[in-house]
Amino acid sequence: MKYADVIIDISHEKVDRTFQYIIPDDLADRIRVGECVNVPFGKGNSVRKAYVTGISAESCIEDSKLKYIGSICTDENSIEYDYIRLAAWIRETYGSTMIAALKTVLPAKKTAKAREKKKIIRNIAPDMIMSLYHECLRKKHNAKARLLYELSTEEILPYELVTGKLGVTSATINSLNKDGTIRVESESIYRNPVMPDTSLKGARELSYEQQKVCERINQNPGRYLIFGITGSGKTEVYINIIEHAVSQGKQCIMLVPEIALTYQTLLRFYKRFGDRVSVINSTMTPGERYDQCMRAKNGDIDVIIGPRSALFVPFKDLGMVIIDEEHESTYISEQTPRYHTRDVAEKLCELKGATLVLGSATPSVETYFLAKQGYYELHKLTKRLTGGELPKAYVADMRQELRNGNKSILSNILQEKIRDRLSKNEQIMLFLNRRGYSGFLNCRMCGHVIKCPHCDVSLSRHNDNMLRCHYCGYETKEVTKCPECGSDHIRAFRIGTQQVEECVNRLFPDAKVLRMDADTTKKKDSYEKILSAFANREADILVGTQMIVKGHDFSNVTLVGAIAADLSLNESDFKTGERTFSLLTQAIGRAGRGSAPGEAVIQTYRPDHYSIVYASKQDYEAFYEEEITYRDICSYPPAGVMVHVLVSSDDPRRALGLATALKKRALPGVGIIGPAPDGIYKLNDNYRYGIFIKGKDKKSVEATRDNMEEFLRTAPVKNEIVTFDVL
DNA sequence: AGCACGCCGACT
DNA sequence: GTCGGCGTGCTC
Repeated sequence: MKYADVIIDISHEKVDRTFQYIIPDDLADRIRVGECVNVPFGKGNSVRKAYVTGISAESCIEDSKLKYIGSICTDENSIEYDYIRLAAWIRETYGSTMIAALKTVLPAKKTAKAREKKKIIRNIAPDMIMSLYHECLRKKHNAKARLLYELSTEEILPYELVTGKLGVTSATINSLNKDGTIRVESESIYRNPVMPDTSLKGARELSYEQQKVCERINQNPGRYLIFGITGSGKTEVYINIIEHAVSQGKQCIMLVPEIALTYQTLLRFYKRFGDRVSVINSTMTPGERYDQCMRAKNGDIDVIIGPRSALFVPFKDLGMVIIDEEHESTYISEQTPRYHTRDVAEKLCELKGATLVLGSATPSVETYFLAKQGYYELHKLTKRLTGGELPKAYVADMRQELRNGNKSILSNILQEKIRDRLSKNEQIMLFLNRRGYSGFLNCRMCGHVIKCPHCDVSLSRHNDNMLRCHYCGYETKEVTKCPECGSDHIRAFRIGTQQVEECVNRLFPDAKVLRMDADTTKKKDSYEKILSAFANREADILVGTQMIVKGHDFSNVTLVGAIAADLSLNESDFKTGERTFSLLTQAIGRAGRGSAPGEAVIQTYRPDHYSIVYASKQDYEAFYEEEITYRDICSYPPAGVMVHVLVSSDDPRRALGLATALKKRALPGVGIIGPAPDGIYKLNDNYRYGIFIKGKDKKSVEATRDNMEEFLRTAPVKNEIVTFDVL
């Protein structure tokens, strides 16, 4: 092992890759991946900080061109140290490369200069600028001319605009700065992104249940799961335990799903922590986010609230990480490495000796499984703060509706209840958990869904009139008669929010209806506008997709309708039951948040499915028992370890070919399922094939995945993209 | 990011 | 012909 791959710790995309250095003999046994080293770099051999991302026995270019690593400068007390360890763990667990892992963990170095916001300021009269401009045109000093032209109308230009859009390099700016034509000024500002509200209100008193949880967590560092029903006041618990940690001189991170952070929740944090709390959100620029990291590093804040990336805000004495709505899928990264925030947070807490707190009304099966084994200490919040009961949920059997001659989207019971609420001036939410593209076949007489005989997931109908299983590749001709009851009322199920809206307008012409889905929220701020309009009672009925059931409280809503509860049941993977249960439970929980009691109607073709039965009873425990049995039988996680490998290519034959080649890289101890077309077979003109690596323990599955990644490094890949997903 | 080299205009 | 400054590209 003589050579080390190294990533230079400087801030430009052009050096955003690894460089190889020779490891001197005296450092040979100390150089490891993740180590921080000093290396001579560039023409002047200036010494720079770098991170070792890989070690190899062979060099990629001639030895004569390589330089030697200077020294090791790893500082175990530096804030970065733990985050480099974390990156190494991410690389090990989720695959990909050390560079990619480092980039997700370290705050965007690219914007390091954004700490000082540089500006270019015109230093001479505009007419002077114009004459200089013409002189430059004559001399063919194009870059200089472009800048001067802009300065003839604008006195101040942002530095990034000049170097970016105008394509003027620092060399040009320097010379103009030297001769006094322009000035370069910079100001450093770390602003607080949200203005704190100073109207302090008295703290709410904790319930007995809440108090017990807080006391336990405050006294014992560890791993916790707070399982609290909707409306049981998890936020008060979070505030209390954060307050305690902060009083001990520690800092805290609170993670929330992408869209769930409401302004009201935020206000409560500001009331407690003032300007010692800060927020990160997805609309912030990398520079603004970097500001928050600097504030954290400087010790200016104690609490940060944000989406999954906020986990990597570098605190010196991190005391606690809270993950609210732990089961949400937004906690899984969409870029490689496709890490799961819950697991990375756990590793970070282990490295930092911090407490991990997960909160949910419908914990993920994996988390609850671990909680039952005692890995997470389980605490339950079983009472609503308003003292009210959970909403009563009715199941409407849509097969029966059809037999009774009701062909509309809304069942009779839901129509009745809507009419009742409208007369009482109470509000209604109609929710459609639509997701995915390919339709499944469903019998409208008996509710039967055509499934794969091998995998117990629904088959998808493709345009060539074939039904396929996205797990094992099983295929069969489209059926025209229901194999269960013989009816020919069998067809692909498709329904959208627009149809629901039209139907409601037809049945209740006097009601005011708002619709919220991907279409109506395209414009900026429209999301907030629709929600606040509904909160101000400007409409009676809100129709929408899952985005309407997450996190927002409307005290006047007393009826929630789940239009087609089956929709999410028929996505083709093993987590559909869990997703459906959690979505329905959340939706039902939206009703009756104020003083008036709430009700919910679940419309379904499969009233006997356990997810729907237990969601309507809001019985998580019973659901979990049924679900874990199913996972156990099929060795799906958490009963086994599974990695999904997705191959995507513009040429379907190449995608399938590469997937087949990858399958052959399986090592002993794991099973491979597939290759089979993915649930979304064609996406953005790319064809997708998936295989699953299945095994008993993490080690063997990881070894196979590493072996596949190794193969990909030398494989003849053209436009194929391969992603690895730990399920 | 910083440095060197090549190119082009200006000046002797 | 040479000097000087801008623009481009490379850095193991």
